[in-house]
Amino acid sequence: MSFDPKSHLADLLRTALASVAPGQQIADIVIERPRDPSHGDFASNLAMQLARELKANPRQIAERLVHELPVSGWVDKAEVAGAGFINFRLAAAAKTQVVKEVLVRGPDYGKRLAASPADKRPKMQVEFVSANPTGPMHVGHGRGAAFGASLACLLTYAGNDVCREYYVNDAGRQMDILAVSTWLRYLDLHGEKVPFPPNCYQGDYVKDMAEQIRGAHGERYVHPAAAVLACVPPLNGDDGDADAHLDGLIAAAKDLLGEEWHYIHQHALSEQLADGREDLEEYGVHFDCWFSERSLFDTGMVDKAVAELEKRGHIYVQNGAKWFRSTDFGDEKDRVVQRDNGLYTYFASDIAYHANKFERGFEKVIDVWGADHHGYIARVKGALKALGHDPDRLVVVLVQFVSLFRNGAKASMSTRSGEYVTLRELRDEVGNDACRFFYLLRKQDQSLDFDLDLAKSQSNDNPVYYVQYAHARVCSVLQQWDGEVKSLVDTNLAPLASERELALCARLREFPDMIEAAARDYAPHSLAFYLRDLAADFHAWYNAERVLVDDAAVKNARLALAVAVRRVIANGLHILGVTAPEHM
RNA sequence: GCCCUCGUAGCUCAGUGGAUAGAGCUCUCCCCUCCUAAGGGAGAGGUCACAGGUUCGAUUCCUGUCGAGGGCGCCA
Repeated sequence: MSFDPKSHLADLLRTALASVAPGQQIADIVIERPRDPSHGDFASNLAMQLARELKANPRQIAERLVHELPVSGWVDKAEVAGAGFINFRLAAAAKTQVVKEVLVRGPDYGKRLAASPADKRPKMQVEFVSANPTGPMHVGHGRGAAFGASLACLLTYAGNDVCREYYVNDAGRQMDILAVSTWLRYLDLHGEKVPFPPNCYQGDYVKDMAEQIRGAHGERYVHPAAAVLACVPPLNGDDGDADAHLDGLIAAAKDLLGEEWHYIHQHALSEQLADGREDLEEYGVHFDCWFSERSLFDTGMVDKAVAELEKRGHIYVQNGAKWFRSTDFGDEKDRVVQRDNGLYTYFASDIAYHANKFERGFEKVIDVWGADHHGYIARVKGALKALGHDPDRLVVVLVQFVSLFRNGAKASMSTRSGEYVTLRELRDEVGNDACRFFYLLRKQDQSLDFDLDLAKSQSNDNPVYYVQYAHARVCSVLQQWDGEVKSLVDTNLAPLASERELALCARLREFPDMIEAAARDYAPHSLAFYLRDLAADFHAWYNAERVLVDDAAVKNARLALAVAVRRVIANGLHILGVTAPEHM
């Protein structure tokens, strides 16, 4: 029962081509939807594509193709127009048929159908958010989360087997800084006054963790302030000293606490990780896998990756450090993988991590990174190539920054100081739905100005409500109709004949193509814009024509169309992680 | 300096190797005795930054210029 106008028209043209120019090869017959409705429902530029090879006027080729076109019940008319376009007008039944298809497939409408049972779904991975577990998620993570979650869902609809992964940076210096920050706050609670360095984590959540530890373990981890500061370089003005001071504090903490350091470290880690995870869950963002950076070290994968690079001759030693010759792979300078003190850099574990992703059998790996990481793409891809992997199987998508605007003014944010708006605060203020939708109202590679006042407003200016309202309106009509929705599948759709009704059908027909294109381009924002357009078509129709009319045939056909619109809006909002309310 | 992204209506932004480049906001006018007016209709608003090139055809692809923003650690 499924009817795909594009492939049908392409088949007709292919047959015609075989008569007009026997043996002529054409890679792909393009059928597109013209912008201008007066150009028909679908159009092909086939004649123009062939003009050069056939050495003929495109219009003449088009005339011959139209002449040889097989008769089809779905097509009312095919005509030559413009520079050589072939414009097709479909029979009304071909246009309205989509309503039935939507009703039959329901939640699966828009999902790619497997061409055959053997058609296998490519395994893909989308890694996103991956925020350091050193404090609450902020609004930047919120954008990455909204983007990544919707992208993963889109890719699933487009027929891929998608794994959502969060890379937990639980091994680096930042975690040590968080642990020592917590410990210093804890000491403070016990009257041991060690000045709290400016490059430690300032947020109140650190004090909260210190309180928890005191509550659970009393004075167990207390050491005198004098002992802590004994071997620590003093803190002066400039940055070099500040880092040395902090490193000294971390060393002192590890030394004084011994094995107990791991307790503080682990406590801070699991608290922040759990907090972030809960935040994301509430936000409707779920992960299939939480991958620990530390596990790469514990299982020897980092050693192995570096040894493999060494074996392949891509490592050299300089000033006591091991360098990866990434300039051989297009990077602008070589990069250190192991410092002279024997510690691996973040880059080293990243190499191991990405090698591991490919070893897990993903055909395509998508990394969603903050735009400030763009300098890392060349070196990571370079390392993959050096290890014998195909770097094109890694796709890095950069997500730009977010600025919050309130009353027309930019809300200031600075990271380390703890003066930033958290994702949780944003969600509390504007709600999850507006959050998710607003983040996707802009292409991901553009910086985003998030208008808090607009996101909060319950007015027709707010695009979230505009789309959700279309869904709620259909629900409201159905409630008043009080019939059996399932029965509408077999409705005769012939009464759907007005311009607005046919335009709405055409919009519903677009949905699967739009999903496919959005998945291909990693562009979930296209879906947000599509839904706005669909809602606009629906509202225009709804305003112009009543659904619940006396004529039963007309009423049922319109109900079927309304239900199909509701279905597509629901499917689309689902992919965006936005609810589809029945009442507003 | 090098690299990335961007330049489209007054504002915020979509879009495409194709025909007369779109939406929202703003402004003007209009539409509920009627399924939620959280809606709809009409109008106004453009040298797609500029210059070359590729092409049957460029706002779209390539190069350059100008302008805006961001990134460039043995940090993570």
